[in-house]
Amino acid sequence: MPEQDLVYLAARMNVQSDTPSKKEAILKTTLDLIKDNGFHGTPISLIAKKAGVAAGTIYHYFPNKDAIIIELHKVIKEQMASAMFSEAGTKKEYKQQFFDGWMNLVRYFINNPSALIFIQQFNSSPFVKLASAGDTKASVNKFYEFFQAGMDKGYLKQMEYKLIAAAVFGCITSVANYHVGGRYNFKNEDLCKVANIMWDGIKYRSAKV
Amino acid sequence: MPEQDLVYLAARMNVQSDTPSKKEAILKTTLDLIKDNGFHGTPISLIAKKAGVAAGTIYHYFPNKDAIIIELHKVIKEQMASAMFSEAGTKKEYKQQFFDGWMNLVRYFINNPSALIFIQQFNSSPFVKLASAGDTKASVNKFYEFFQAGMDKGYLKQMEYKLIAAAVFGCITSVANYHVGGRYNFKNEDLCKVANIMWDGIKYRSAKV
Amino acid sequence: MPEQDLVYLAARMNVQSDTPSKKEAILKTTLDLIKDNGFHGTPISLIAKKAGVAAGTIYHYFPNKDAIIIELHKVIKEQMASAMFSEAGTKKEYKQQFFDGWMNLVRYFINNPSALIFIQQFNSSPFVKLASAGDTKASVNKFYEFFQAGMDKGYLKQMEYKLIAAAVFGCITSVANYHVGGRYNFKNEDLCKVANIMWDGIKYRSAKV
Amino acid sequence: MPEQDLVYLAARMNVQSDTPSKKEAILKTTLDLIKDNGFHGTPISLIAKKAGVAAGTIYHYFPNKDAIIIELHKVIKEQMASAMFSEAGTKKEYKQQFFDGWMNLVRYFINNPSALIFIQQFNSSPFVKLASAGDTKASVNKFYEFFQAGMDKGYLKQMEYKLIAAAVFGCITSVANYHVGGRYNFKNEDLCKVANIMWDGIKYRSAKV
DNA sequence: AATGAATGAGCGTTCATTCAT
DNA sequence: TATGAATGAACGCTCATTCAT
Repeated sequence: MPEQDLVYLAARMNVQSDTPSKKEAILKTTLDLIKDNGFHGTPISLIAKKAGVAAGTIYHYFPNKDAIIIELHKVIKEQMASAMFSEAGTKKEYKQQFFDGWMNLVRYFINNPSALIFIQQFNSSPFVKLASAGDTKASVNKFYEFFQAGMDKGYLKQMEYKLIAAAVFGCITSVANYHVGGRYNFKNEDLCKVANIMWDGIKYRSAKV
Repeated sequence: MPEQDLVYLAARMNVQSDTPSKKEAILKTTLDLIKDNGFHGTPISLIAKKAGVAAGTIYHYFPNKDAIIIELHKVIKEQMASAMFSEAGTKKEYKQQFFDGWMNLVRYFINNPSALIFIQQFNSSPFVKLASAGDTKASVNKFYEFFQAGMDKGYLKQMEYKLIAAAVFGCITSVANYHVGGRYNFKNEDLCKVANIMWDGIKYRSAKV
Repeated sequence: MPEQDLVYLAARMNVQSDTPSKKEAILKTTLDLIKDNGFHGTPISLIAKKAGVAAGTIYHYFPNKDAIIIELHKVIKEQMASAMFSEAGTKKEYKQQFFDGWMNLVRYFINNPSALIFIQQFNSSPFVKLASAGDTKASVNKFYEFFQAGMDKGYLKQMEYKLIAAAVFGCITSVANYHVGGRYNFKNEDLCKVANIMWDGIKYRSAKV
Repeated sequence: MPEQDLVYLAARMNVQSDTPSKKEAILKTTLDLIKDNGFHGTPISLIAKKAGVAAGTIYHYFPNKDAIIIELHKVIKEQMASAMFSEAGTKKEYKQQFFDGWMNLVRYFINNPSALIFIQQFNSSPFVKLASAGDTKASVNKFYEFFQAGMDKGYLKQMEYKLIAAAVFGCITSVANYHVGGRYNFKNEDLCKVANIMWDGIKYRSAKV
């Protein structure tokens, strides 16, 4: 079910209509094109053509090309948080929460390769500076809070939570990237193994739990 | 000594002269500019100006702009391998080799932020397709061989070596990126902690070694 | 009372309503915007926004953008004639009529800088060709008749009346422009001095009245 | 001999070559096109075509379109000063200097209608603000000095010299404009008559010389 | 080998105008 | 009447690449 989440989410952005709005079409098209061609290989004229709108129309919904990127970033970040913590409400063991979150996020990336590639391009482009200051603190915090809570409750090794976050997040995207890029076709149990690696690495005492 | 390695390596590429050749100047300049402006924010004219050559001259050394990127990628990949396994000749314990390699690579990235940013941009750009086929098998293999050997000798958990490679490499770049991007200023002991996480995660039995 | 005249005149264009009609609002807004931004710095979308109407509405009142310009030109030309000869009915000496007309027109421009700037832009733009043929003969004639009458009655030097008209009109706009453009802040007596220059220049015999 | 002066002047800008340089061709072409189409009716693409260069080439000589306008303005201002005071070195009576300067400038405009139209468009466009601060003080001063000197020596009526300057300059351009615009075909003696008007207007005592 | 003027396709963006509502 | 979303031609400008010198 590739890219399902994105379509679903996008559809919810416009409550009144069943047909996807122009704005959604533009966002979705841009994301797809970026996957294949990169930011700069994706001219407005191409977005317009593939989205079935006139080039000028894009400028009714976005002040400029960068704004499309920024908005895409925001949407995807929210989807990532949404995917990771989808069952967070249920009272599960911490370890289970970690495994579920891990697998959810990897699966999100594998099902939405455009999102993975976008996020990685974004994070290694001059855009990061524009966006990091801004809008997605909420979703980022959720991520950090989870690890902080794990340390506070004694499940995880004590350390700066950013260290764990960097390690875990880098690991997830890297694995997903191997898969998406076709370098290796990870099966579900493979993904579990990597989750195990990370859990064994970060849990409080190597011998227990 | 930031960016030292690159200069050094570059210098060795041209055996005959003590002064850096034009080709080296072009490569070095391009790398620096990409750090600040990204691939597409780095026009040939700017490279020419900063490198002190005419735009046309660049086309004596490279058939087109993409070729500069491809070559830079090759050079940096070699440097990374070189950095990781610099003391590999000495007979050390496997665990020590892992820690040394880990720290060496992180330090390489922290000392050569341009290289880190370049590699990440490269890996999330349409260029990957052009390059992965080609030239860097040797250095990549070294990386893989190390993990395969670890599994064969019983130091590491048994699994597809690409899984470990993806996890470890993704983790390293992510941590280095946090540091380089200024999101967190990791001290040496912080980096050790992350190495520990990974080692605890991948070693054969959590309780031993 | 800057720009008062225009509002007043505009209001009279629509006899039925006390509130300014949409057409008037469009004309007035366009004139104001042109003062600050020039013809081509004044897009229809901006006129619409500032005039409080939809862009499409403008096309109910004018066939295209040029037509707004043409109509503005006509309105302002009429205002200029109106301003110059406002007290013409009273029987005054010819010299006094000249001075009054002169001062009236300069004051009109100083009180309606938008009109001055518009007229000058118009006269030095490709629009002149479109307009001169057309609609404003009446007001132009009044201007010419005044000078012709002055020559016929022996008050002015004999010459092609267009020469005098060009000289006097060019002089007035130039002086008003210095003032409006902020290059010099002319007092009332200054303006009188320039009127005197022109009168001394054009009167029949230098020694007499 | 239309536009002769401009060609001549332009040729002198590039001392080494007999053939007009690209830069000169761009300037000259732009001036011609502006006469017929106005600033905004003169796209870069048209300038390029008529000047026989590629559009991109224009950007080797000027940073942007505005810069062409600014430079044209500077060149024309210098030509105007040059035209007016061409025989200023010879010791002539003040009145004669005035007449000569007057006639020279009118003739310059009549022979270079593009320059006249350009100057008028420029002076009634948002460009004025950019340029008035800047570069042409020298030529402007010459103009003012001449009138100031006339007052100091008792040849002219005492008043703020800007008043006289505004009156005289406005008069000249207006007259030339009538001629160039085809509204009236002034003969040489006509132009003399207007010069006489201005002289009679500004000279110290109406009865004397 | 080295230059840098010249090219022109292609970019992001604007805006006068249309038309379904 | 009035709207404003939609259009798409046209704009100013960039930049990888070429080539005469």
